[in-house]
Amino acid sequence: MREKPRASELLAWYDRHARDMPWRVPPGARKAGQRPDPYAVWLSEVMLQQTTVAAVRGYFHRFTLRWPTVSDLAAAQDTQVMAEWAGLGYYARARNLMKCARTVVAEHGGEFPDTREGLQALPGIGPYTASAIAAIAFGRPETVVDGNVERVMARLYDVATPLPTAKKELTQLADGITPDQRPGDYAQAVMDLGATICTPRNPACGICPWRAPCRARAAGTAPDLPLKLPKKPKPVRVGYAYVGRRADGAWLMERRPDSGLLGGMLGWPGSDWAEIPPAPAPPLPADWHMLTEEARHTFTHFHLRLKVLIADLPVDAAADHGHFIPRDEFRPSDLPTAMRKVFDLAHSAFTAVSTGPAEDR
DNA sequence: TACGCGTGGTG
DNA sequence: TCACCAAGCGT
Repeated sequence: MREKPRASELLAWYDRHARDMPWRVPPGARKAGQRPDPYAVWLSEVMLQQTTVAAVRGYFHRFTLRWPTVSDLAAAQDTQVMAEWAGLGYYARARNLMKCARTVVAEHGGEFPDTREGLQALPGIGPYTASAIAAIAFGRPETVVDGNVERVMARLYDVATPLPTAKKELTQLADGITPDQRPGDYAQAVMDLGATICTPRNPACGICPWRAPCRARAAGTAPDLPLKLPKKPKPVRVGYAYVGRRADGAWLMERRPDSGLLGGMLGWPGSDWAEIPPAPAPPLPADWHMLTEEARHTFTHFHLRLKVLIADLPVDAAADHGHFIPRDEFRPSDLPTAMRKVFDLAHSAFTAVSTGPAEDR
């Protein structure tokens, strides 16, 4: 083992192994003076919060194609943005995305602030994202601390304190390595190291550019770090979802309240979701038919089992809650995944009926 | 400080 | 099948 890890060692590795991403300026082009579009950096960083690169790529492509600038996004309709975000999860990010875009346009002339402090004052931009944008888009020497950095630092310095207690200590350790030169490339280099070499499981210590100064590698503790406090078990909640299809093909749906779980997203009418089975809650009287199979979905803090009921509704059906989405405006991809699973089951059941034996039609 | 907040990949 | 995990933020 050798003394202290140096940023230069990681930057040299990044020059050879940087991953190619649509929101990135590669290290060669960055040295030639090219800077990434702050809008693209912001959008990608928000999408990447607690989300994998693989999941983000397609969404980033569609968003930038549809809304090429922050002004375009600020002018978009809420429902369009929520529909485009559907499936990516953590929907408060999409609501804050619109708030942030509109603030940048209304209060900053359509240009993102170029300091960490200015950025962190915007909706949906916390300590990590503010530092990341400041470093990557504006070349500020800010220390970026995300899950990758925490893991890499915990291993480099063999920190046995469990997260989240260790966060402050790991931040200080990271701050001691952050360079004044190429802070943006350095931030992305640590992410790439954490994603490809210093991975949560089975780290590839043998080919790590920081293998020499890594204390956990010397101690043999790298695969076990960072330690984390045990998590609470997830309870099972149950509920009812009602998929009503009108004779003209329109679907009865609800826009969920703007805050809370799946806030602002489309959903099927139904009961509460609770550990003690709630009462059925049909949105209108009809010949509801319960499917044999339940829709199962796991959220951050509970497992959900939804009993799905379907019904054919007359063209003049009227519901107290919700509204009908015309057949040609309904896209399953606009729904959050839990609701799309419900639709998939219902759609199969509707299809099975309509293609069944002739005497059933 | 602790919790609420999604989803898809992985071993 | 299932727990764990991924570029956190807001309250």
